[in-house]
Amino acid sequence: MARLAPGRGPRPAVSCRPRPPAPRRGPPAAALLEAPVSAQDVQVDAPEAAAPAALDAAAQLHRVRHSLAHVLAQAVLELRPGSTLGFGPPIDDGFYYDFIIKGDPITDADFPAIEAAMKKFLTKGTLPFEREELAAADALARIAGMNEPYKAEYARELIEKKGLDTLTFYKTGPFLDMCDGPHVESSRELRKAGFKLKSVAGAYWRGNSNNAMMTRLYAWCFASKEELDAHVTAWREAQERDHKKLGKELDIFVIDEDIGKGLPLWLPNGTVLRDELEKLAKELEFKRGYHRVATPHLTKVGLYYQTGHMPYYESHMYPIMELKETVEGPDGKTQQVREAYCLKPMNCPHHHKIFASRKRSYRDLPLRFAEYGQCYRFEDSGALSGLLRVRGMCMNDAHIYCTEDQIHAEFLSVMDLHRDLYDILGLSNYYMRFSTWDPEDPKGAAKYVNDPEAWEKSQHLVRQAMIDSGLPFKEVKGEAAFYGPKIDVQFRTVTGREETASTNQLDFAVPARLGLEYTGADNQGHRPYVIHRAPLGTHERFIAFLIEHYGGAFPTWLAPVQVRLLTVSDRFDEYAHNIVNDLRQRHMIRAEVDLSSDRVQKKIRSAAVEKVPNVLIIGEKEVENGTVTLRRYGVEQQETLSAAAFTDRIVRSVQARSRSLLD
RNA sequence: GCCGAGAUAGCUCAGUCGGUAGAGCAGCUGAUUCGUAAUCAGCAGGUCGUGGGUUCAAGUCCCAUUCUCGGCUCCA
Repeated sequence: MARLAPGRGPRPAVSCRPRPPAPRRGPPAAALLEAPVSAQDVQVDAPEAAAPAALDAAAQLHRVRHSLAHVLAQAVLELRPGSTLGFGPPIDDGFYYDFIIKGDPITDADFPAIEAAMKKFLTKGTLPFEREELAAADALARIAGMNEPYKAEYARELIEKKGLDTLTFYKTGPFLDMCDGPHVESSRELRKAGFKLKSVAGAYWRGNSNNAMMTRLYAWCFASKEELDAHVTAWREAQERDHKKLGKELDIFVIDEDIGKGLPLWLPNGTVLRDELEKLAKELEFKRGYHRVATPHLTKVGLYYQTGHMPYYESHMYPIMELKETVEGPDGKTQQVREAYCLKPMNCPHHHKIFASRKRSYRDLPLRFAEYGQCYRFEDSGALSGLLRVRGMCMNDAHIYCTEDQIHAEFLSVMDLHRDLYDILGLSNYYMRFSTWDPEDPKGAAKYVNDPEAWEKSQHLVRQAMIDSGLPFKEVKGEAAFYGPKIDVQFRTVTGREETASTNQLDFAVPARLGLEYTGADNQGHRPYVIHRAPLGTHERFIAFLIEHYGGAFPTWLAPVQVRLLTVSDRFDEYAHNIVNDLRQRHMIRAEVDLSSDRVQKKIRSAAVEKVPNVLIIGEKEVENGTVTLRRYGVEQQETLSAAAFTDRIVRSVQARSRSLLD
């Protein structure tokens, strides 16, 4: 279903010749978006055959986390008597527990007291975690006596809807919890674990906003104190890469409340990033036979009723604007005419209209329209976050109109385009998610176009293309767009959140709703398929990923300032200016001279703080010999070379979009 | 949207029990012309997010509001 995913469909390349592996420049792309702590990449393929010992350790850690969640619950109940429990599972880097807190809300000021209570429990003796299995009726009776309404609700569901005939309980000292386990045998096993409360947050019971709001306490937890410390340290370091922090420090964007939430202003440095990415994508698309188009930000809403988007999308759109106009009718009487407009939340219907703007032949297909389309979506205010979730966004959008026979090649070409882009950018910490429809989904017709045969066919086509592309992917039922299956590219942010960066969909439904057709060789009208694709997703989100990926230290081709020249004394400024003029005027290199009266040390520091990739030091020696002394960001070794040689190197590096300066 | 936390100079922050606002960096001015991550001095800069309220007195307390941040099924 149409969610807030960034882009719609991209289109395939004209010819999908195998692309040569992009030259590997520089180190092998350190994972861009390293997950902060437990960088557990999503397992796409079969989990590598882990040694039994490792599996045991993982299972034990799982039990330890789960058991400490009970200890946490116990501590909270001690501090806030009368509170009730929700779920308290182990998670990637620890565990959490949900509560309805009775009394004062829990804040992080309460953490020390909670941790102290947990530790007291762990040190005061050895208590077993006793498992007890009760038959359904007994279990329900027990739950009823526990004053745990949420546990009771879940117990009823397990028994009545899922047909379980027994439920299990775990008892630790006075604490009794309905829980599936498994748990440790005794609290002794928890003593050497390292844990630490991480945060407190609101969470709806069962994630549904119609349900009660609970208080969720998150904790980190690892097998040992050392592992915990290492994890927390890594997490803190990851926070330094946060795009919101770097975006401010490096003058990339600002969000000003007078402009509006979720509506970022792009500063000059950030605009360079956008421009360079656009240039890159335009080149790659051009080579694959895309045609560029442009469409307005505003549109009449009627279009969205025709496409069928309205029921799925209206809650994510800015309110509709009504224009009222008094016009004179043919009979001389005046009448009120109303036109309803909206800010477009997507580009697809507009591209479809371009397709429909003239009669199309099968000879025209595949036809690929691309645009950097500005769109507006009304995201929940609480969901907004830096550049990752915004209300105004620019999509690297394209739509490919093709026949059924062409889908395979076009989809492969789209995947090939992704591979190119990610290779150039050095992105590797992602996985592809193939989202299909779920015929059993209770929302059924409200969520998906009702055409089982088309679903089966289109899913088969996409799956086959993915397999042939050789890109690993994970299949997820029930996440498809309302009009067809999709392939999303999932990244993990520095804060550990998984987000969709790119999205590609096969659409078998909307073309019919807009009556799109082409004339076949048989002189009959035929319905095209549409592939929506957006390899770069939106500028906003993608640049947020890139900032975190590179930690703000962009490769030269992408860097807002590519070269900065520092003179040892202003006697050498003219020499520096000449070099800058040459770089800028003849080679379009973003070069500048630091004209401050600071000493060289300070200028070097400033350039380093701003993460300028290439710094040239100019002093007497350089001026005499016609050379420059090059310091590259993060590289200890500096070198002196002729100004011409440097120019040649940087120009080649930029042209090749190398991840480092070519040697 | 909902739960919680937060908002003080351009940035990062301090500000006690309520007594009329501070630092560092950045900026500006001057001096310094200097070879590899911070030269020195001076100046300027804040309606303490906004609006109400309590008080002799509010950055500090109360209410409302705006915005930001974290979180909102990794299920017993």
